[in-house]
Amino acid sequence: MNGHGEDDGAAPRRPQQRSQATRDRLLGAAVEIFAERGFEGATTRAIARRAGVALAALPYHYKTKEALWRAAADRLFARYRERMMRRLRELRDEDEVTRTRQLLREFVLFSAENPEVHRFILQEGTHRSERLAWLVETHIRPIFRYVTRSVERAQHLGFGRTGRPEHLYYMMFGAAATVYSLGPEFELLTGENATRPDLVEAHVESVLDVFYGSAAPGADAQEPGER
Amino acid sequence: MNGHGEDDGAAPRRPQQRSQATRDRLLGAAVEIFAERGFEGATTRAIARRAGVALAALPYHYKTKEALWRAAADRLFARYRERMMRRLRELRDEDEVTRTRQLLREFVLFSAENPEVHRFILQEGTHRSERLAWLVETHIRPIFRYVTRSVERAQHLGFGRTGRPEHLYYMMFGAAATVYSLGPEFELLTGENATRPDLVEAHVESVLDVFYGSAAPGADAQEPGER
DNA sequence: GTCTATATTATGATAGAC
DNA sequence: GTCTATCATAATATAGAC
Repeated sequence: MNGHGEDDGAAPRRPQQRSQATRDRLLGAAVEIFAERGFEGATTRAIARRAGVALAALPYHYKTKEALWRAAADRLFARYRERMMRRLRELRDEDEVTRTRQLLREFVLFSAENPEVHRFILQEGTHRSERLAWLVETHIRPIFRYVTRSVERAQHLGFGRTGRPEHLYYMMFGAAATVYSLGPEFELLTGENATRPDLVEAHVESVLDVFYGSAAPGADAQEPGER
Repeated sequence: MNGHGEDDGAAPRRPQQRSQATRDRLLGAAVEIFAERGFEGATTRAIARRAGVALAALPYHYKTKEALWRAAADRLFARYRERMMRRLRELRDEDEVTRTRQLLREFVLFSAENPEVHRFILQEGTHRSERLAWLVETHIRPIFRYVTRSVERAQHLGFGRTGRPEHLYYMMFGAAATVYSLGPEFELLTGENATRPDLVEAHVESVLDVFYGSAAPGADAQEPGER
């Protein structure tokens, strides 16, 4: 992994590997706690505690709280890109309607499995800050551009709802992800976990119905609830 | 206002009135800052500063930070209830379809004018806490119950999209409010203020189109984007 | 009722032993 | 690299003058 090609079977791990493991645990804890509490609400103590490492490990590996926050953002959005790019490659031979529907489906599944992404954005997007500007230019704008262009193509080709692409972007993200961002609230309200597989599947269907009509692509079925 | 019936024209304000004004300013500042930063991220100093009062005025009027948070929640949801109840009374003679559409429209307008409500919910709903439990039982559940029943009626009457009512609840809130919760992000992405009147009107139309079809009730127009 | 001053605890970051 | 101990600052809350 580090280019030395050495075997590390039962031998004690070398320092670099211990270090990497600690960094990973810190980053995982940081992602969760920044997403739940926001930058100011998150404390370095809480992050170190959830990671199971000493407080001093944090400034050693990431220098400052802000550097850790950026590393957490990078990890979250890398996960998002990787997932959506992979699905896009799988769909390269499908027609535009199928591809668009399946990408929205994948986004719902991803949001159910990774509620931290939407939470992380919600924490920073509510007020102006240097951090928000960095987040928008570094990670959000490429997604925004891709999605709004995809919406424009869908409208041009005659499927998808009417409206400004930038509004449909926020509507799709909000409709797809809010139930998972607010998972604890959903559980208090309904007694169910929103990520239960059959509920996720039902949510996917509902989101697809709302934004593209429930009919499978190519099948000219009536939309059941429409008059 | 306090039952004494005294005139307070040009005379210096009596203590109760000064007190009330200070409480109001504190509460207004608390609503904004709790919504932006969450409970832990908000500091009593920031609230006192934005309200323009001394730090000590806060524990004097609200005893603890938590008491102030609850008072802020009460004010926010009272504003919501008042607005929606008023609209509901205005719509009492309309048919169910019109009433449902107009209520969703009113909710979008309210969310544009009061982004703090959705932000406040988003801050607490991402992790379990005593505060979340209180918020759900005190303020959110009545709204959830009303909206999900309204969705069920709409489905029964044959308008509105398919899907579980609890999912459609989150989809409607997310689709209607996220663009305003993330107003600062929207502005960085588009250069426009999401609350500009013509943009709000466009968003209303788009939300109505997505959840109920864009046709006005009674007019059997085609949905433009559907095949 | 509102202020300044302050007690007490919690936070981000550092020092130095191992 | 990781830990315990600690510093300097900022937090919530209180005391007491006016």
